[in-house]
Amino acid sequence: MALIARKIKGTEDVLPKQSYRWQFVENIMREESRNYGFREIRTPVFEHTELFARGVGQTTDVVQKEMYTFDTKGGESVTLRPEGTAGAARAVLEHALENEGLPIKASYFVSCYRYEKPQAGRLREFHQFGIEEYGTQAPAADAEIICLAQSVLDRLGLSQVHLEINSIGCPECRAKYNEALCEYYSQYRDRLCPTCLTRLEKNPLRLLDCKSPEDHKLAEGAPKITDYLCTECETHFAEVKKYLDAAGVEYTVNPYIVRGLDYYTKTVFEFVTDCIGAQGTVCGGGRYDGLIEELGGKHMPSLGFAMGMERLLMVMDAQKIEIPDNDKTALYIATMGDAAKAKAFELLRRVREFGLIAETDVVGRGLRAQMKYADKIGAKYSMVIGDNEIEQNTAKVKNMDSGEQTELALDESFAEKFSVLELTDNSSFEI
RNA sequence: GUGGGAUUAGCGUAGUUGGUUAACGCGUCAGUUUGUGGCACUGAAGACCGACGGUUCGAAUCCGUCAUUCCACCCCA
Repeated sequence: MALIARKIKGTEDVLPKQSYRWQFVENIMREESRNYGFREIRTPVFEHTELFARGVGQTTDVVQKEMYTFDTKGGESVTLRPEGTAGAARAVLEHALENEGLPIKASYFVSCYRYEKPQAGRLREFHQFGIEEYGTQAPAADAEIICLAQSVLDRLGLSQVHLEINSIGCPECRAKYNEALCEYYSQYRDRLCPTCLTRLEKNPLRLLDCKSPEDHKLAEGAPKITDYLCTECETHFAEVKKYLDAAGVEYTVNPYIVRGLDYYTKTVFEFVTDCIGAQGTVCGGGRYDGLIEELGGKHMPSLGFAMGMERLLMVMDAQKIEIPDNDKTALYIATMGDAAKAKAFELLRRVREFGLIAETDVVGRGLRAQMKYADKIGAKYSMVIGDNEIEQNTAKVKNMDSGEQTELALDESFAEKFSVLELTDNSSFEI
């Protein structure tokens, strides 16, 4: 295939036949976040490189090796967003949204870019739905966003997705914990796998979720973060769990969850499934109390989560969850002759004013071929108009499932009468 | 970035000791005597066999490199 007819590695097209699936999921997210009082924020796809370096963290893989960074003609370094949180935080700061009252509750849909090796559930361009809540340190906020995530997943009809939560503490308790962890693992230095040896130096927390069986055993005996939390972090975590219990949200505490972005503090959580392969985290989030300060603002404890659109769609696919396709044509008008075609245009406009999908031939096919087409696109009704119909000013509307025909006058009342017919037939199906 | 599998028309496949015009199903388009779809029938379009190089008289079939994709690691949504 010629280069220009090939998409870039790690990108996906959403074709017209598939887009209703995305819209279904997006609509649920929009509705549900609205119900929780969140409003949408839209930020640019690219930002100053420095924003991500500071916000996401210099030491993270995302910043060190996965960003799409380039210089503009003006000589400044910009980066395609690798995630949605930093940009939203920047906008909140820049527009001083705290003056509108706290907390600030925002939701977003973004495309993100990471230069990684693609595999199932991991693309170079991917899409996220996310929630951010700024200016609250109360555990109720943690519980609120987790509940929201759960509500969205429930409404999508997903099963076998479970919530795991943990607290990684504030910078103070985490420092103490890191020390304890290093001490513990140093005894077993000779038994660790090579990658874990480097983790011991660079990011001890990551030692905990190593998949090699040997190291996994070691992790079981390792000190747990939950034993090192300071009083404040501990009570915070307890309160979060209390609210989740009250809301009936099920979870397991997993002391081994660690998130790879530097900005996280205290509560972290993931919704995980094993039905789409290795990339099973469908939603991830937590608190980032230090982020706004890191970006030059004042102390503003905040939190949020992001869901991976592609992964969610994969789960729905794997679980064979039916997504209603509401984009089926209600009325297809087949025409014979110029006068009929003109009449069709007149009628179609009116029918569409009733919010119904209505089409006619725009290819120039014969009658039989027009009918075949109407059948192929799954039109609910068809109607043929030619000279006879125009002369008598009536035509037969045909139900494509039953073959039943109903005569309707082709005057001003047509659209309304058709919409009533369509409506009553549809509701009788549901009974 | 590391390791392993795959790659034949839009989709799913056949082609397995290298040998004339690469086959089939679905789909697409057009017809089946001219005013009606789903079935059936007829016909057509559509593939330089992922790309490039090599071995050979001759390669979709053998070898190499690259690309894409999938799986795992890594990382994360």
